Amino acid sequence: MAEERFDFREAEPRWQRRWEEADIYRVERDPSRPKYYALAMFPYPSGKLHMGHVRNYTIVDVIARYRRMKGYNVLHPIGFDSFGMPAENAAIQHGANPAVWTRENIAEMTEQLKQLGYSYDWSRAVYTYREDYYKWTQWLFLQFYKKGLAYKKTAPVNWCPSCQTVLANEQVEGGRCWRCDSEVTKKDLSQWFFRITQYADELLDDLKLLEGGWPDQVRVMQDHWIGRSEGAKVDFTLEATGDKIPIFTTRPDTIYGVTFMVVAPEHPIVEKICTSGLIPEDRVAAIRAFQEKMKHLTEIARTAEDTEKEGLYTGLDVINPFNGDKVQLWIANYVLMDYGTGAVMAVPAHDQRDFEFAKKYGLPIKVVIQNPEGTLKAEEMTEAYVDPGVMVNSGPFDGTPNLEGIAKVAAYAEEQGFGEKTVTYRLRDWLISRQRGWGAPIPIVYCEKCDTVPVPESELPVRLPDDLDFSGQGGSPLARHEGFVNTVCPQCAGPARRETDTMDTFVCSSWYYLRYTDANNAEKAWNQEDVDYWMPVDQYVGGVEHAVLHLLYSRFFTKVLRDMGLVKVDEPFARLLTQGMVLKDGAKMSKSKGNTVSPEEMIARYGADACRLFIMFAAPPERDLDWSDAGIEGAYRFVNRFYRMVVQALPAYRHARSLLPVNPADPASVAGALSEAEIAEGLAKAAPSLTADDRALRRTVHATVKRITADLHERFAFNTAISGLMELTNAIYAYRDKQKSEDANTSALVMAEAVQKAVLMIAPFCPHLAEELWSRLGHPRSVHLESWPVYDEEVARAETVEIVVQINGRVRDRMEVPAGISAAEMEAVARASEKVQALIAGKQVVKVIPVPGKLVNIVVKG
RNA sequence: GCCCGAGUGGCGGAAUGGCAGACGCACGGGACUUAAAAUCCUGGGGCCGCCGCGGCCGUGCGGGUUCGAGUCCCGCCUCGGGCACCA
Repeated sequence: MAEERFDFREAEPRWQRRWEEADIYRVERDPSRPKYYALAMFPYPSGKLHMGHVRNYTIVDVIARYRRMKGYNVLHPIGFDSFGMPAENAAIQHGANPAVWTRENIAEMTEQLKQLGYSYDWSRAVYTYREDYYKWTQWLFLQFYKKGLAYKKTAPVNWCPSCQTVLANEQVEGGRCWRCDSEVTKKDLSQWFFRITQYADELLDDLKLLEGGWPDQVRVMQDHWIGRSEGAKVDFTLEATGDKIPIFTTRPDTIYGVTFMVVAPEHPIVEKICTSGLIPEDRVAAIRAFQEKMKHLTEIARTAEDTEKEGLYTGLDVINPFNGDKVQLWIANYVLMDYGTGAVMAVPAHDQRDFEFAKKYGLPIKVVIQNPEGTLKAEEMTEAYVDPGVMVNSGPFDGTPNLEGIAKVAAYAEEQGFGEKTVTYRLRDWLISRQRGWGAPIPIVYCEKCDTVPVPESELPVRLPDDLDFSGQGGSPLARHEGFVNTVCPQCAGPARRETDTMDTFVCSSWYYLRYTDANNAEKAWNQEDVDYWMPVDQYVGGVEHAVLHLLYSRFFTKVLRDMGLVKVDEPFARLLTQGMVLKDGAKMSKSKGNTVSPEEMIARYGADACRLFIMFAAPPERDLDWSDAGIEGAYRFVNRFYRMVVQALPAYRHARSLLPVNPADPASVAGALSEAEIAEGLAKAAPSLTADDRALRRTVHATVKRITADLHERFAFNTAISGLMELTNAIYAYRDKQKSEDANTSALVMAEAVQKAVLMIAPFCPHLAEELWSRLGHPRSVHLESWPVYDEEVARAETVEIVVQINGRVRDRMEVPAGISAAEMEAVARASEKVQALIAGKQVVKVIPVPGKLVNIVVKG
């Protein structure tokens, strides 16, 4: 037969062109219709698409196409996160111009995205490296600055020696750079920060709003990252000078057990002690040496679990305000300056770290929480006692259960004026400065007279020069560009210098989903009606690697912008799906392992539809997917099997058409196609003459519509939706093989209904195939503008069902019964079974459990 | 160490507490063909037996709840992920 296969090489590009010419995926705000915002995390244009991209974008495309057919006004945009290191590295290594490099990669990836048949509204594409985008990134920075949410401070910050730039805490993973895996060190620098900690509580509390919509895993990771910790701040006093040294503790109930105090080597009190003259020179020298050593250690070396605790006595003592105890003040590697107050009260009896430290340096141990057995003795302890108990050796608190003591001790400190209840967070302010040239310049000018001056909004954008020197030598390329650096002060018109750092690219990606709602606005970042109509994103899909990076930053941005009145939502992404990785042979694809699968090759060999189908079928979306060459072969075969099924049904379809009156008002009807309504009507009239086979196929068709609709609507069970389509296809083939010519009329109608609904349902997965077949059926309009098929509950219901008869939970017989049968009837039928009677003969029936439509379980004894 | 998630045929995977293994891949058999490919049909968890019938075992391991457990509960094992001196 001439039409054995779907000629994807010819058909896919043809339909892509037609869709583009007809602009069928363009959307506009339309308050009269329900909206649906489907979004994939936009790609970094690193060169070509990989299978992870294909999976990500296919998931979102299927969702978008399904919702569109369901009548939603669907926003499904795409763009490129196109500032960042890889472009700059290409410039450094190959002398490429990062703008040109980026543009070329974008062109290539755009081409590939189009080949895959995604239903993007390309008119809304955003490119973060373009002036018309980063102008608004800078504008947002200025809004943050005005509100005091962007500020500059000198602090010890994370430095990646390989990337030659600083990093935010979120971008350091286990002491290593998230991008290049180099060990990160600390450096004292003056840098710009976003005050994300001001939103710590709300970012934490609002995770509750995302329950059910976001994976637990991601919410838990953000919860831990924010790391809210309730406790007390207590002022200890440096005996020699009277200086207050505040400590933070979550265990105020153990405060009578303090036997020494430890501060971070960088703690300011250490500097004060060293220059006070209160301690001998040789001790000062030792402290200095210790500080130096700590400073040059990487985060990993200093904080790794197996790193031994190390410390040094300062030579001075502090006073515990609760009992006036005088204890030694130490510095140690295990106390971190950037958590709490950088100072810790050490209670070795009840804190494992303090315990180890005390043992190593021979410091005293004092039990203040007694275990329920009352057997705890300091000299016999081999580890800290951290379980609940009763407070002892604790002055007025003796006898108090320690869990109650926590609040009581804190309250007492507050009364006495040497402490208070407080909360600390693990979350740090977001360091956004980058010493890199391929990013959005921070719109700030430094004037000798006026100090730090924001660039006026009317002067935005602060343009990135196109002649930067990307030799990789001597710091930021912007700092070396005299023409960029030297400027005039916007306030006094005197000579001034520009800020030469650019913004973290995560700033660019923290608001792109807002820009999509009004992507071409030259006057504003976005128009209010548009953002209010489209936001929030109804379904966001991307990799879990952004659990506390992009996703936390974007939540923060949304809250800040809401407080500024620029958006109305509290959360940007109502639902989040974190898709699994695409593996090959059980391992992550990588060039070095040589196990990569190129989407290009796969599309060339099997077509976009087969690729899309396989990747959606092979595993549930949140699970890792092992790429299988045999698997895509199977998907390819199914595409052709489906194609043949419909093509071979065309004569039946035309016959069905000829049986029904043409509706002159409907161009599709005139053109030879049948509308869903026409088929339904025709079948309603033909109902009395339907054979059992006809009814059985109709039942399968309608049950499949029901099932696939459920799979796609909320569950995102794409793999089972596709298996439903396969089963339907198998059923249609089986039906066709059984047909005899005498029932041609009704059978043609049944067939027409079956294939038409099947084509509609495969449309989200295989848009080209569906479009080709839809037009072959005679429909003049795109299948992607059609409505999702409906099902008739009555038709979908089975006439008879097979039930199982169990005896003591074991299947003993099966029988065919009418579908609507009652529990009592089922029980009677089951008891009547010969097999059952034989098996229960002479035994006592204890209980019978009938489950309507499913089974009957007969419990017998003896 | 702590916190998540996952363990089901040869493989990917399916199963609101109710027939375990849907669907697909790979494999076997058949049809078509001079032949092959493609296609269509068909078989199949394991073990046992009086194999066109029937029995037993079976969802990582051990217990429990239930008429009934892949699914719920308790305790383990293995793998994957996250956090990790956070006071």
